Amino acid sequence: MRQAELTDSKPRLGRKRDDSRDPEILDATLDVLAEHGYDGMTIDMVAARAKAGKATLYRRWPSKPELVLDAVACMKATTLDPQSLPDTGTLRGDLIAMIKAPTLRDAERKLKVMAGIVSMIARNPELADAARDALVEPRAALNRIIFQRAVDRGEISADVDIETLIGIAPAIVAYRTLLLQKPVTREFMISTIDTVVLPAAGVRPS
Amino acid sequence: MRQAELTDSKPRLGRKRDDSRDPEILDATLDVLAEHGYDGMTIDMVAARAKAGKATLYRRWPSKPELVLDAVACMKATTLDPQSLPDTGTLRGDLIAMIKAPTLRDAERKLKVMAGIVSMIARNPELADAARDALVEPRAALNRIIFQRAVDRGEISADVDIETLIGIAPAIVAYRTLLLQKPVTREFMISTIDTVVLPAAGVRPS
DNA sequence: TATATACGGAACTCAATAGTTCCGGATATC
DNA sequence: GATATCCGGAACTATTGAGTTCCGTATATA
Repeated sequence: MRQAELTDSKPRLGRKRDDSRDPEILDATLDVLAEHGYDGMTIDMVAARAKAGKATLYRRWPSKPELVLDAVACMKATTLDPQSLPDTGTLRGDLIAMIKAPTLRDAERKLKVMAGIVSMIARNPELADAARDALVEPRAALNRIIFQRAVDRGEISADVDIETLIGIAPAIVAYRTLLLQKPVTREFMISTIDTVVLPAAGVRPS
Repeated sequence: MRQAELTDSKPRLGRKRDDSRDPEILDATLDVLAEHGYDGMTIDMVAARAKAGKATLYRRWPSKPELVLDAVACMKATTLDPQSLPDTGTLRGDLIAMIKAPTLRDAERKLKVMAGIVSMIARNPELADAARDALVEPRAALNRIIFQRAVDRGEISADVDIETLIGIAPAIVAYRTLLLQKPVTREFMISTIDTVVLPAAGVRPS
């Protein structure tokens, strides 16, 4: 991804590259990407927002597509640990505990980035993979744990297809945000969990 | 939308505009849009595919955004009549009867067009409205009828939120196609209906 | 201190494309 | 038949933006 130093081992001459600028530039890239989309984003915008020179960007990434690819891939790191997962003892409790204000904001930004690159995804397999790994999979992994716990404690049947279940809420949220352009509130999420996710999981409404 | 004749009433001089080219050009626009996305689409591509001159396009639409807007809006007309809706007597039967090969192909093209314009949707309210009216609403209208019938015949409770139900399948299909890049087969649709939509509607698995 | 590279910033090159204009030919009104 | 507008097609203009180069300055090695 990143432009490699020509020879990694040799102690090169001259001023060293300031690696702390990397995340700042990538973050600026995501901001511009979310606001303007892939084609609306220009390298000058990114440089300006990161208060960096264009030359600095091109010293680190060889092209716009690779910069974007790296920026998207690096969102993967921003994901919450499975450590911090709630464990309330019920599936509904766990699902609702996952709806936090910062989570919603984080998801909103990710969806805006997603919106900015969907049209490229169909034509750029590398970007498609990066987007899946950074935006879809981390959330799926958390949901997988929560549903598996529910199966283990016998709350839901072992026959249900967990892979189907973990995709329901993300699909509904993405559809609502990207296509319907409606806000995703905490109330909407709870309603979705109660009227769609839990019925699909075979949980009786209490 | 369309470039209006300067004065509609006066019988203008000269050769008349061949209105039969309009739908051909709009269809070419949708093809290119589906294949390359909004920014990847060039007017030359559209003209070439429609076997028309660029001047012909600009005589009819003032700009690229307006051409795209019109092309998207005109997909609305391609929708099936509510007349041709199946009426099998059960909700599950109706839902499954709606899955036809031509329907799936039609939906696939619409989703590719959607993918091509999502990034614009967030920044162009007119386009957002056109996309909703042409791509989301027609399908929602058909589903609304089917679910309302199920309520009327007492198959599902009158308490369920029909607006939520009609959005489930479209959301899952869009998510799978646009973000996961996985194919939507007839089997997948049936599975989705049985494991997500019908449970959310409160229909007991038979 | 000399050399090499990084930095932010500005100036530059070059390719692509939206939009315009003109062509030769077809088709309409007067 | 004269005039006006259409057609497809090609040539043209103007702008935008990716990528490069150079500047003066800062910071590293030798």
